[in-house]
Amino acid sequence: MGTTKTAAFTQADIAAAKYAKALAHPARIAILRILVERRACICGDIVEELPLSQSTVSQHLKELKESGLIKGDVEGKKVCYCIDAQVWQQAQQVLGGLFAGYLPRHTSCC
Amino acid sequence: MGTTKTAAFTQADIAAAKYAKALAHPARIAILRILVERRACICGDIVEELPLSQSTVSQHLKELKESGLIKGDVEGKKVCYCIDAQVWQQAQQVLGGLFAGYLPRHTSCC
DNA sequence: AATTTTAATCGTAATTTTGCGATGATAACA
DNA sequence: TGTTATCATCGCAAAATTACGATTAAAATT
Repeated sequence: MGTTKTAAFTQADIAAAKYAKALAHPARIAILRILVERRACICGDIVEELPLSQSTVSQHLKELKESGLIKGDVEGKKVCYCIDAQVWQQAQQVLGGLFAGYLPRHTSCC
Repeated sequence: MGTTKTAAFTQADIAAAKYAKALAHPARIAILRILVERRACICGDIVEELPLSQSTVSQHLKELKESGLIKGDVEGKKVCYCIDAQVWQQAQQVLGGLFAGYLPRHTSCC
């Protein structure tokens, strides 16, 4: 059906999946790396660094904005994007917590 | 076009996106949580815990297996799934590294 | 040997994602 | 005011994702 049965899962799982989905494309990872490194960045500069058209980059930025991970600030003609520290930390905890939950041992079934 | 321009990005970004994509659905998060908690689990038990059909769960398991995060061990009639410790740690580092790269400060553009 | 159990795969349908060019909207500039 | 620059949105096409029932394959049971 293509419709994800989101409602049937826990809030924690839905949140984790939401953040993971925002990261689930190399272009969006690349954008986030730029913002992490530069602290903030004009939209146009991001477009120049990526091998994608302006409209496609704009779409990826929109998805990242909708996940909450980044914010966009209109500065006259340009738009400055940056990481939302609060949401970033939240995503880090949600996903980090999942990974941290697994403690490797020598006894394993497979 | 629907085709992701994967080839145009760095290996690190592709790897990060690949692991994130594996986590990008509540059902797969739920499966991983079960495996983290139980250390290993029979396929049938996972199907029972999720609000999805057997074939759908099987598909999610396949995706997780293709990402490398889990392994499946055939045990007679049943199949035992568990986390692949090596790949798990790799994903933890790749995604954790991205998050750790951002150090929040008071000076922010937006 | 026939049946049952377990899980993968196939076929199908609806939806979402990815990507781009074209078009719009808004602000800055001449 | 007309033009240019910057970025979002629209419309479209191709492909991928999500979901399920039905079928298949293989092992275990009877």
